[in-house]
Amino acid sequence: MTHSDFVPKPKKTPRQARARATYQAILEAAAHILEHGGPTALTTNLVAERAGVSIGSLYQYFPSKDAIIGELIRDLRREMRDDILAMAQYVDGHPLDFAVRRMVRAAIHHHVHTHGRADVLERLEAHLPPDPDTQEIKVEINRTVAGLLRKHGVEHPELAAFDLTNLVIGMAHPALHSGDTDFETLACRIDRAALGYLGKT
Amino acid sequence: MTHSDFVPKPKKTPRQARARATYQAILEAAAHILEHGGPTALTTNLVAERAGVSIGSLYQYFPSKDAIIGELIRDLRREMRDDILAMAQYVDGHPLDFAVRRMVRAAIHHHVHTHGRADVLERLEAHLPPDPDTQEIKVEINRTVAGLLRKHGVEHPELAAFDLTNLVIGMAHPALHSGDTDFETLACRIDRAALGYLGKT
DNA sequence: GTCAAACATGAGTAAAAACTCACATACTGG
DNA sequence: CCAGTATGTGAGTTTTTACTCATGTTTGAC
Repeated sequence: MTHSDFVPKPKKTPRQARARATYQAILEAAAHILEHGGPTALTTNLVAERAGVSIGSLYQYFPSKDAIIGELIRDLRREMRDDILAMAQYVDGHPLDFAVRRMVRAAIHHHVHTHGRADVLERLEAHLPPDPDTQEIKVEINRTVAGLLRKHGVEHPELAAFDLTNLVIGMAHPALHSGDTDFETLACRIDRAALGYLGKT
Repeated sequence: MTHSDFVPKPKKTPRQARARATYQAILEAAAHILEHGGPTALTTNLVAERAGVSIGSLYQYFPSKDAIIGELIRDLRREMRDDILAMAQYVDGHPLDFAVRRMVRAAIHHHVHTHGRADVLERLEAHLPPDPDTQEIKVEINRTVAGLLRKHGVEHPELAAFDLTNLVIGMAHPALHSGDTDFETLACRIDRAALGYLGKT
């Protein structure tokens, strides 16, 4: 706790196949613990145990606990960015309302697919020093959505992309967390809000 | 570790004026630390120090750290409920779009007023065992909003109240957190989404 | 004034968890 | 096969922090 919280937390990279397996096992164990036990259950000793590696190995690749969390967040964001980029290409050329509906469903699917890992990680991210990589990915996502909106003549596309992203996440997360499993009905409700925001009844 | 985790965490009540001051000082110190240093900075020793009381006094009124957090959450929710109830009475008789606009502005005002204390506490609440009192307050809030919506012929008023609450919070929190200070413009953006959700262009 | 109950104190305890390090084992190029 | 490097180990150290308790002080009823 002396200094050097300049960047969130980078790491040391594995070179051999065995090491990559160790590295991956640690990340998977951490994700599993986060999903099931929550953030307080995430201790380095537990992660190492569940990953089937020694605590020493863990610290060979991750200089701190936060480094593990940081990497999980980066992974998640990358996944999200790829999904959104793919969907944006897919809906290219279609009308705006179709595009919005597709994007809403993609967001819901993404959340379901990650089992609410997104939820916990986003919460943790807020209490961590900002990470340039993650920030960059967020900007990419915003650029993609904004570009899509601009093509349809939406005003202030960056702001709209920001708002819409929060709108979708803000509505989807609590609903899914509260046990809602009727994804299509939920999607339709979010559609109405999103299209209303865009002035496209 | 012998404390009862039956209920989240109740407490022991002060009787004399001096004790009430101590009690309040502890809560205020905790809120201040949460706002500025985040959840990891919230340690019982620090809270006691900042409150100007001994650590022993702290544990006289709060059997655990979570008890302090729990009380802060209850306070916040009560405040929120009172604001919403008052606003619901105020907009009674007015058209739906007027009511929605008023409620949106009240929510933004509430968030600004609490300096984002709401943000942090809501995150912490998710990692805490559910508290009956807090739950009851949430139900009251939902009932109030749902009642308002029902008067205007909105279908599935409870669900709509749930969705709208999340929509407003989901859009307002990130925007305010990102430094947005143009409250009226933000409110208008949220209005569009909320009214779109309700089908009231 | 007196006395019991309420209130306050803070050094000290114990447990949990992050992180280190000296040494062992596995791989890889030559 | 061999040297050198990458990787793996886990008992042990250190730090942090929630929480206790023996003791002292204030308050209020009578």
